[in-house]
Amino acid sequence: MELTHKILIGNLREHSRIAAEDIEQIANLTSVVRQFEPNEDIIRQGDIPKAAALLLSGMVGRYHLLNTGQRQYISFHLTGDMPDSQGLFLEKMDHAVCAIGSAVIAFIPHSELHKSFKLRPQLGFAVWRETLIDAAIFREAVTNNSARPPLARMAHLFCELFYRARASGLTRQNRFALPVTLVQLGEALGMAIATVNRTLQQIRTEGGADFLDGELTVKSWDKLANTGRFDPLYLHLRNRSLR
Amino acid sequence: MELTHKILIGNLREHSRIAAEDIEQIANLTSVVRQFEPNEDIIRQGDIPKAAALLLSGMVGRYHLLNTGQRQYISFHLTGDMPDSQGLFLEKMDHAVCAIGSAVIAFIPHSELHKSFKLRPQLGFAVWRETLIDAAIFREAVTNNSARPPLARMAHLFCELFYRARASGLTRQNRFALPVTLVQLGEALGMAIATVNRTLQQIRTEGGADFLDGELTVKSWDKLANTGRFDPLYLHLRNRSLR
DNA sequence: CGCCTACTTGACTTACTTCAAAAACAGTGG
DNA sequence: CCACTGTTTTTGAAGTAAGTCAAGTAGGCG
Repeated sequence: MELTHKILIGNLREHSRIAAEDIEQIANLTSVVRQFEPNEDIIRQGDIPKAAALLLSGMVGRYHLLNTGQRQYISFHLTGDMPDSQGLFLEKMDHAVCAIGSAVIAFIPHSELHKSFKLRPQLGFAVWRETLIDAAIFREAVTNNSARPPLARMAHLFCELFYRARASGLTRQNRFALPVTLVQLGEALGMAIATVNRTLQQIRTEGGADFLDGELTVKSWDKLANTGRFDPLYLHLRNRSLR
Repeated sequence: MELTHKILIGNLREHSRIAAEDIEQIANLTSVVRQFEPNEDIIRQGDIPKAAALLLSGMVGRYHLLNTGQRQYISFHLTGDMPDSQGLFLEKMDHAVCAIGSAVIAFIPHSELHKSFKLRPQLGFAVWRETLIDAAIFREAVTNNSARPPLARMAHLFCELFYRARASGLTRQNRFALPVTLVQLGEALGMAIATVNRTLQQIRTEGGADFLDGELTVKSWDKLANTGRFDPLYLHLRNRSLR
């Protein structure tokens, strides 16, 4: 089985039951793989994509570009995610997707996916479910950036990313690759870079985590989850425990 | 044709082509209608809904309840919207939905919808598309609440609501019903009530809109759209012009 | 009339932004 | 191997926008 298929199946299985027939259907999908450099755009605002991106490795971010020039990151995505799945049913991109660190992407033609969804509705439902979880993550981001003070806000983002990374088997011990810059962290959390830095130090000394050299190390999950007032319900994972 | 069916079809048609067979399928759906009082919860965080809500009239809001007790509104919904469509494929509600002003809701059993989607994949795709537009609205809310200063932030929300209301034929001239309180506005935009009030006055004097007695009047669309730096791309409406 | 909720206003405080500059680090080429 | 450039991170100081607090007004309803 090809890597693309394996990763897609693995990702769908985190939230859905996938039947043998669905797997067969997935195995028929073709894809084109391409590598992207850090900071390189994968899709831009206004584009009309004809293929869906599946992240095979690395990390990507979705962002809005404001007419003031400032950038707002909406979400970050890890191996297995389909960061532009909305393109399946919405013509024009209302946001952009770029590589954070270097990323490998498989592009699967929309036409093939549409056909598969018609043949195997359950497969469509599984992908639909993924897009709904994306939406849940956006909602949480609204709340996080609007209602939580800097320390809790940053801790919450770290919790989410660690949790998702762990669910996808991307953590080694209590750490995982998080190749974002402080500027990007600020653009995601809606805070100035100076605040990002100081908050990071606070998390280091009292928040239970350490962000260093593009790696996040969770020194105390309980402390971090508590600081970020993190409740993973919104991630809708089958296995919700973490320790 | 029943009101429920008519409203559902009308709403789906804003973004999708609906075939005669799809309409037949919709006409088979049963529903239970119920009225909700202002501020009454329709679904709560943690609930496991078995039917999807379709808003027949009035306005509802989705919100998160934080363990600090504070409330964060994520989005507002108008006639025709399905504010908990995520429940179709995600078991447990990660947020709540409540009536803003009084609202009439039709509940359509998930089982019937699932069956319809299997029989008519295109119908499923149309509803899927709606959930993707919801997601786009959430993304915009992230950006709005994180990256825009109070005046632009509030103007942007007003633009969005007016635009959506107009697309659904809910505006009379340049005004429409917006039965939110200042507190709720603050809980949506992530600002303190005092700021909400002062910003509201600023919008009145220089922003091109007037919010009074549960009604929003757009005195100058150009001014308002400019103040909110509003670009309706993310609403993915067929007809994008407004004047 | 009195109660409750929603809105308004003013004064004070502070947490965060902005600005500025330095230190650390990575990559490049001599 | 070491200067040179550019980027990222760090730190400090100053300014301010928005939050908090508190009190008062207005409107709706029993």
